[in-house]
Amino acid sequence: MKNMKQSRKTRYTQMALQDSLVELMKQKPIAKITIKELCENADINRTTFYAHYTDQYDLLQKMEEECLSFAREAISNLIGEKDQNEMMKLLEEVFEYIIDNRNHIRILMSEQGDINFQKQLFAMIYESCGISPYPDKNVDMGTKEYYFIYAVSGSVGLLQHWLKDDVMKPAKEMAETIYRMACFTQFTGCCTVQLSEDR
Amino acid sequence: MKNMKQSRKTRYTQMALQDSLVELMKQKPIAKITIKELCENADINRTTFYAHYTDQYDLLQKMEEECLSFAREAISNLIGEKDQNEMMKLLEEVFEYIIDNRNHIRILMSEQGDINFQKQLFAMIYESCGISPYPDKNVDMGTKEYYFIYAVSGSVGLLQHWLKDDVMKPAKEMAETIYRMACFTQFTGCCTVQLSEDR
DNA sequence: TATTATATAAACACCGTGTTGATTTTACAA
DNA sequence: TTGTAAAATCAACACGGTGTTTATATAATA
Repeated sequence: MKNMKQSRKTRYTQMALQDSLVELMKQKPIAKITIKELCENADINRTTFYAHYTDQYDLLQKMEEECLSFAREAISNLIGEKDQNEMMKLLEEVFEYIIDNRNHIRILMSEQGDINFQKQLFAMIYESCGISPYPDKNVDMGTKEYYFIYAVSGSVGLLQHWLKDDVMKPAKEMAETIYRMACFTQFTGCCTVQLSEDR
Repeated sequence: MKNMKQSRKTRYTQMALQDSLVELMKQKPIAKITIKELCENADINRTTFYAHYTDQYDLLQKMEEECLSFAREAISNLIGEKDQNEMMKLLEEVFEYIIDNRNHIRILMSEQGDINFQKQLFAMIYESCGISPYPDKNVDMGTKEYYFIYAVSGSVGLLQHWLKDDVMKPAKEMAETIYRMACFTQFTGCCTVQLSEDR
């Protein structure tokens, strides 16, 4: 309680800086944004900025972590779910969340956004998921991995495209499309890309 | 002929700066690279740099354009070719080219690289290719586009992954894998993503 | 050899950076 | 209300990269 109240000021400062960054990143690449203008835009003293972050990238990364932790949990839930219908529901919820937070996520996922975020996202997915080989002599392990990469890249690319739309297609439709494509890519690879929770 | 000889010095300068940038980008993100160190590393005067480029990003973009013009022609050839076997040969040649120039391309396509390059690459592919609908009531035009996006994103993502490998799989294998996956994605979408040359 | 294009050199004002120490504001508790 | 911590502000600072200028040196050609 004590700490809560004490950090009210702090939380405002951080929020102001975050919003300022998002706003500026709509206009120009982060590399061209100076700490000075970032602070002036947020109406926060430059010294205060340095009390919290080291530079623009540090601030951005803090924002990314919030988003990544949501993604981590979503993936974890998807892995645990074996029932098709339940899986679809989970997927739909994910896309609902994205719609609700589209302002921030749009920036993170856009071409303007930090490529590091997408890198982390991929790394997280690969880490969470294991590729379990399905016996088939025609396709070796390395190639199976390639099919998996293809599916993940395709899905994330589609997600980016979806976010660009001003009138975003409903979450349900996205969930169905992604689900169908990922399944078929598995089929194509003649292997089962199993989401295993035991590693 | 006259201009050729005159530009020998110039060409050396530009090459030195390009190589210097590639070398530095292996070590750190481009945003952290200063013009000063870039020039010192290349042993080129800073004033000379400004005679050719405005900043690091400008230099990088010039490099990207070379690569993009190759990609543009490759896509154009692929579109013109209807025979499956000939198409495979063309694809193989593309991957051979990438192997030969892997030092530069690796940087451009990597997470360290400029996200703008990948953006241009996607834009170029989308521009070159048209999505011709195949009559099917279940899938509307918007969704078909989504399948196409998925295929392109997947292919490019796979390309990136392939480049990361120290021991890159042979060009032929990559050509086959990509070709098969793209075909199946078309099938999945219940539509023909036709590479049409008439637009 | 004279001419032209290009690269170098030194010097410059300018601006953002990151840090310091002193001061003010804010939230809360006695 | 008042005292006390924590946090934000302010002014000032040295530092270093930026982009431009002017003069000079080097290289390629005719």
